[in-house]
Amino acid sequence: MSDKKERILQATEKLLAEYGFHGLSMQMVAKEARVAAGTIYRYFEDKDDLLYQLHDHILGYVANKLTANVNDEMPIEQQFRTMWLNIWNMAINGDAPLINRGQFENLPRRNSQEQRRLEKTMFAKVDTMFNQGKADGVFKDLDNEILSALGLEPSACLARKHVNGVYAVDDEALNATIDACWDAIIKHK
Amino acid sequence: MSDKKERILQATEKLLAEYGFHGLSMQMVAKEARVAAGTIYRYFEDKDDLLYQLHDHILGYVANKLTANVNDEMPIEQQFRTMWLNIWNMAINGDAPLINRGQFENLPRRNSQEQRRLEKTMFAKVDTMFNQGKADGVFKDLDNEILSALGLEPSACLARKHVNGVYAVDDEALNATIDACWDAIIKHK
Amino acid sequence: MSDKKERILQATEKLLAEYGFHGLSMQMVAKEARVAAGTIYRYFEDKDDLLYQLHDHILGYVANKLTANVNDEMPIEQQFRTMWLNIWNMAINGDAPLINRGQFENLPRRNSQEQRRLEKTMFAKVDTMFNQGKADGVFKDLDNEILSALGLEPSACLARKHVNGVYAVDDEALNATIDACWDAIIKHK
Amino acid sequence: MSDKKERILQATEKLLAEYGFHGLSMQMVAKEARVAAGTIYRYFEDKDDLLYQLHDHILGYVANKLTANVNDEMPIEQQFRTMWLNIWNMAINGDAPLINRGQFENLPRRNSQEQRRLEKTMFAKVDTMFNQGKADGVFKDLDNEILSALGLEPSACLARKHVNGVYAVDDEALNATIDACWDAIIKHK
DNA sequence: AATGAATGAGAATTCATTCAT
DNA sequence: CATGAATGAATTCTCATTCAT
Repeated sequence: MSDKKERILQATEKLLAEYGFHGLSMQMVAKEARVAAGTIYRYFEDKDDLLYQLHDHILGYVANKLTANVNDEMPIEQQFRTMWLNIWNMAINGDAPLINRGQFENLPRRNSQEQRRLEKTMFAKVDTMFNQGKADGVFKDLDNEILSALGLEPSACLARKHVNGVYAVDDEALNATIDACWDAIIKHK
Repeated sequence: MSDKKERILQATEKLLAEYGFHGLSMQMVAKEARVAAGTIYRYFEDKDDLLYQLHDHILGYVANKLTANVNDEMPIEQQFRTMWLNIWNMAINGDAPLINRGQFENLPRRNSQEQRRLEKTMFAKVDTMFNQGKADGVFKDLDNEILSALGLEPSACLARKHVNGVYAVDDEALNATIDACWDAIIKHK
Repeated sequence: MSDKKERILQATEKLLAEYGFHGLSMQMVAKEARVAAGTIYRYFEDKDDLLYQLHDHILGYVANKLTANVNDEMPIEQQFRTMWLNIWNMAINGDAPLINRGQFENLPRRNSQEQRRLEKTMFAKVDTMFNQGKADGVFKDLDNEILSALGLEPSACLARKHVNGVYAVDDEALNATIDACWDAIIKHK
Repeated sequence: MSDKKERILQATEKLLAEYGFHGLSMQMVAKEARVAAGTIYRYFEDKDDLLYQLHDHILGYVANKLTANVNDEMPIEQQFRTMWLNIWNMAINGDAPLINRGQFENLPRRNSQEQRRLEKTMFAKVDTMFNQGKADGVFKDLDNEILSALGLEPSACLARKHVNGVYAVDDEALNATIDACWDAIIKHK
């Protein structure tokens, strides 16, 4: 991807995370990316297109990070814990600053093929894991959307609170929390 | 509260839910609330103040709804299920449309006393429930913030998916999901 | 019509006549009309609408001037000469500066009812005159559009040259020219 | 003239005729002429210069067409009718599309020598014809500018209406119109 | 000579806020 | 108190022009 296009996307993400939508002007993006205002329009139709493409860009990044170091040879629980921590670490490190802020969901979306493809990619391994867990009789017989809300969502939610300074989580609590998420999705006789 | 002020707040909430921040102009709020543009400024300092006050207004509403039909005489599990369903129903009914959209968290906040007070009120009964559950040895020994992320957050998360049409939840699955949340927060010997 | 709207239309006409389309910015119109830029948009949808409305406005003015002091009781030749001179004087006096410049025809048009109505009004008396002249056996048996091109168009054409300083016409030549236009449209045995 | 320069001029004329001044950007000219944007600036100072040169270019073309098949050996009336039809045909055929649209007169002009020379050339034969007609006692004793407005202008005016679809002229009417123009400029006993 | 990416000044338009009525 | 016309700064986007390759 062109150096300038990449810089523009990164500048946009940074400004959005820092100032929110209200504070996002094309002039500021241009300044932050060290390009002229008009240059943005060589790479993006208009402001909406910039935000659409940013959405896809972040989604791709997250899809990649989420399933890092996960493969379906690993025991299910290890797969689960790895993903849980991948989400946590991504949020804590500020890798994808928009995710923390809950502003990512508010990016305007289009139903582009690219996005569909990325979303499929993103959840492929997650789906595989949940399906495998259910086949093994370890997980509750619930749809993957629900298992995801029970098991992984709290990671993002808690990381958000942690990063925002609302509430600090220490390592011991973190492990206990992962265990609790595991409790939520597994069958208890 | 003055009739006009109330109308302005409701108009703002409706427009925000429908069109998002991008489409919220003071002129539109005035029109929707059937007042003159200048009138808004008799009740609100400026646009930011309107959004701050809307935040507090919604928070108060939600705090109220969340703990409806809950009292600490009830068995813990019943308290928990009631709150869980209060959240779910509020979201499903579109009572507080901003909550569904995840736009509530993006309202600008100030650290007003009013807000702190409301937040305390909001979580007082929730805190009481969690504390009681821990004292009884039923709940895991985790901070209330974590218990909340494990037990109640999935309700809001799932309701969001449901309302957005991403994923439909039937009654049976709903009950199983509440059970799973309960599994997340209770001790398993 | 609102004082401000009238001022905006006049400012637009003046600037167009003076600087052409190239030099017509909304800021300049606002300045010339002594209103704020935003005020223009209370009276006109956008720039195109301003030009559309200007077209109608001028057309109404011209329709009125063209047939001033003409009624169908007058001898045909007097009606014709009056109209011819109405065109000439309007152009010479700079009453409708856009007409001189040939820029009027280049105003963007819409097919509004108002415009159709005005155009009908404009040519009603002209049509009546030509029809009467043909009925009397004085005029050639040609369509009114052609009679207009032969008899009245040269007035506008010459006035344009006169005003632009390309060529000066004195009173004697003027009368001879009207006679020549008359020659163009009447039958010669 | 360089192939590229010619292509640029033609592209400009086409785009002007099709979209008007509003839609004429250097990028579009470049694209239409199949050259790079920067290349235009090797042949033309700037956008104004491009339009100046286009004016001269068209004027030269028109000057040439106007007096095609005309020489001062021919009878006056035949010279006149030939020129009249040259104008008519040029307009009808869309040879010089800007002329029809009345946009030609709105091209920015400079008082260049080249232009003066071309205008002289253009009217040399016309002047000769009018002078000869007056010397023969056939034409009215009016300045050539006036004779031109009376005799030739209606050709352009009518062709414009014809091309714009406002009014259709058939062959019979066309001949009658030329006769009427002749009536306008000749002496009647 | 030719290219076309990059520039940045300038244009149209919006909208929070004010203030005379 | 309430109004809503008016304001003008700020925003998005365009496009003539330049210049490194």
